[in-house]
Amino acid sequence: MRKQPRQARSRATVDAIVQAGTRVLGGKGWAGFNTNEVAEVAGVSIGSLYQYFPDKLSLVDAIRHRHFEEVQQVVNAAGQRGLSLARRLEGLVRGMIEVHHSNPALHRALLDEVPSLKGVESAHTVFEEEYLRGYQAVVAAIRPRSRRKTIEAAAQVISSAIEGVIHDAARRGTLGSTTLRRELLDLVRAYLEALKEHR
Amino acid sequence: MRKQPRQARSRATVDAIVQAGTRVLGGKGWAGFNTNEVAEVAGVSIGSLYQYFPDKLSLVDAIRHRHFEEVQQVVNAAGQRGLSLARRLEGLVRGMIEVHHSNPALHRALLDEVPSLKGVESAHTVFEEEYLRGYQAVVAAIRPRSRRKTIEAAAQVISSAIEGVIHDAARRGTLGSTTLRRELLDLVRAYLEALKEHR
Amino acid sequence: MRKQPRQARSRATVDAIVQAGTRVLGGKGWAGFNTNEVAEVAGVSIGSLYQYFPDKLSLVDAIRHRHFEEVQQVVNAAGQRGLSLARRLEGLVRGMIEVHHSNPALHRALLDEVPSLKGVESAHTVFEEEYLRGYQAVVAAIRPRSRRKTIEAAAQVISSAIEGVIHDAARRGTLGSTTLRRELLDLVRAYLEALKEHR
Amino acid sequence: MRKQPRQARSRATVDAIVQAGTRVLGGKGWAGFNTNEVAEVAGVSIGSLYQYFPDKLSLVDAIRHRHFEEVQQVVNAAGQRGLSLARRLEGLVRGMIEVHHSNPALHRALLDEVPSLKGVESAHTVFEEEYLRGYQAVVAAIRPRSRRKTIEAAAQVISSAIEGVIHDAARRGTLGSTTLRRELLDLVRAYLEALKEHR
DNA sequence: GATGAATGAGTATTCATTCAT
DNA sequence: CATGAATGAATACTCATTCAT
Repeated sequence: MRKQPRQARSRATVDAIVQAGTRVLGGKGWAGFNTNEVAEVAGVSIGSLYQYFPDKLSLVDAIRHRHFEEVQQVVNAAGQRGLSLARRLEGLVRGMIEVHHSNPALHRALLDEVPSLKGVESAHTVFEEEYLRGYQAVVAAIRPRSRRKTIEAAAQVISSAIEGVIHDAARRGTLGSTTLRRELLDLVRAYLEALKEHR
Repeated sequence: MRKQPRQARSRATVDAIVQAGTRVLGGKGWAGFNTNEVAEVAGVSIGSLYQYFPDKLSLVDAIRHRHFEEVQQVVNAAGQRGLSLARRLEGLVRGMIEVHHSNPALHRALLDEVPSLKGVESAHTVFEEEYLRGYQAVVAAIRPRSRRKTIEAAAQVISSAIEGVIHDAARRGTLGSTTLRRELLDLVRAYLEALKEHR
Repeated sequence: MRKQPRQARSRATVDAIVQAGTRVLGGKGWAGFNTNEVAEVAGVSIGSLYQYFPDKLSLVDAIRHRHFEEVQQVVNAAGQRGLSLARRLEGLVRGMIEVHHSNPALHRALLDEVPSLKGVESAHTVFEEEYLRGYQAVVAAIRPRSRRKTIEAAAQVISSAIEGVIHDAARRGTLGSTTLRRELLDLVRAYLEALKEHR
Repeated sequence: MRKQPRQARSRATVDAIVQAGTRVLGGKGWAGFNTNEVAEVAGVSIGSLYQYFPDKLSLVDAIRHRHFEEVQQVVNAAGQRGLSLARRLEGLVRGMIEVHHSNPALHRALLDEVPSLKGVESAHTVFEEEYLRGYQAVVAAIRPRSRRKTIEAAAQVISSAIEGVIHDAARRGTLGSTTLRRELLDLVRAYLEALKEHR
């Protein structure tokens, strides 16, 4: 960010911009993401947008930051001890579905379409790693005896399968269906249970 | 398409354009897809491009057509009778991985980024349905007694999970790894086997 | 100026702004001269800047005022009686070099790049005339019998030649060299001595 | 340049753009140089301008190229053997005046205002060196026994003094006056004659 | 048919200036 | 008075599309 907002007024402006940006990015994708429209949707002048974000990319970076934090919370919650394994998995699936419900295309746009900021290890990568660690915790809780390699691979597969299913459901508008949730849960559970059998 | 190419030369031109477009779309995504560059990569003048494709969208539509045909073949092959179930699943997973190997970002770009042509029932949808029918055939072969609804839901989940895993692997460059293929196979197999138990 | 600063604090503010403006104008030229940056460099809010200067032009006008006064002093000193002719010339050359040393691009920027304030007879012109009178005094001291026209023309030539040489030296970073000073002195001296021969 | 114009039509376009750019740059300086206006003055769309020049700087670079070539020809002509020394000097002064007559502010704008293209040794520097070699040839012709250092310094002084005088005259609109030409000639001649006396 | 020059609406970004706090 | 948030006209540059040759 170019400038730290000091007064309450400006914090509200920054907020409005990031929210509007989130909506536009989710709605039209990266190719249709246009700073002038974001400003308009935010009810703010284009100048104000650039007062706080030096360029387009830094704005999507802020959006990414905010979105990934939400996702992370869901994943972390599922890794927490003190819940039965079944509950953890259910929480994970339910949480991921919820996170994508309000703006389903956003996640994919952030992950796949938006070019990452100059520094390779930017927010993007940092988040992905933390994110995977969350999944690994879930797997490890269920298959505590597995080797690290196995856990990592499984976390990868589960996370990407979940995202694939949710993303696809979102595209066809069935994200809210109970069937979807149950099947997704079955998919993950079946895979994790199968894990023990041969390793 | 604006014009049907009749002579061999024209067909070659159209071919070059579609191939170049495929490369550019996979390489830079929809936001970076630009007709002038496609023409240049194809070694053809921009005028020629517009001779055969009335606009940008009709060009990506042709690209989509070609790509989805390839994918469809893989799915159909897996649905064919005469192979053991294990072989079918394996063929499906291996085939999908292969299809994405040469140009991993293309599939997602076509599916998620490119706005679909005006008519809702466009090629896009048509293909998706055929595509799902292929998956349903695979599921039905393995769980012949299941109800239609169950089969449909399972096909949906499997196809989107496979795509999610492959897409993610492509992003991190592990698409060629054997581990990935085995895990993906395990995921699908475990899910399908679990199916029988409660329905 | 919009307001006369009355209290000491205000005078300090105005001072800081003019100094910052001088630095920025010299450093980046008129095209890179930007009121927000000037305020920042001055350690003052943009609002304060506009408290004292109604617009950008009035600010550069103040800068010009200050700079030309310095230059004028050098020229006047060289016109003063009581010194040998050789000393006067030397003082003139040395003084002009010194004036440009701290901020070499400033003079040209003020003279050539900055558009002059609306009124044609603006500060700009007023200063230039006084400035030339100074040079004329120097010439007249050396060639007291020459006609007014001749003196005016000679003053013009000398002043602009000196500026040209100094400006060029500044551009190539040789403004401090003794050779430069000697050659410049030779140029002026030779020209003034040649004056007597044919008029 | 981004593209080599192949057809006659496009060569005319490029020409119109460079000419318009020259006019605008001379007329409004670098701060007022604006590609949209240049295109308009050239009677060409903004798109055409960017078809041939990848950015603003490359356009001024082309302008610089063209202008400096003209200047160089004048200087070279003055260095040519076969003319009396008096004629050479006269040709030099007259030529430089002529070159600046049509667009007096251009030279200064190119030299002082326009930031040079990325490569330090760009056209800018290359030209300046060739330019100085021309002046050195003139000095050497008149003072053939002088040492190289002396010749170089003298060339520097003369070139910058001439530019200073001409630039100043242009600013006050006296560039056409005979007096100016005579005085400028006297300045140069006096300096060069004085050279022999002490070195 | 093929070419590539030309067009201009669209988009990112800057900066002089105003005004509520 | 001082602050700095907000404004929006202006400006560099892109790219889908047309059309004369």
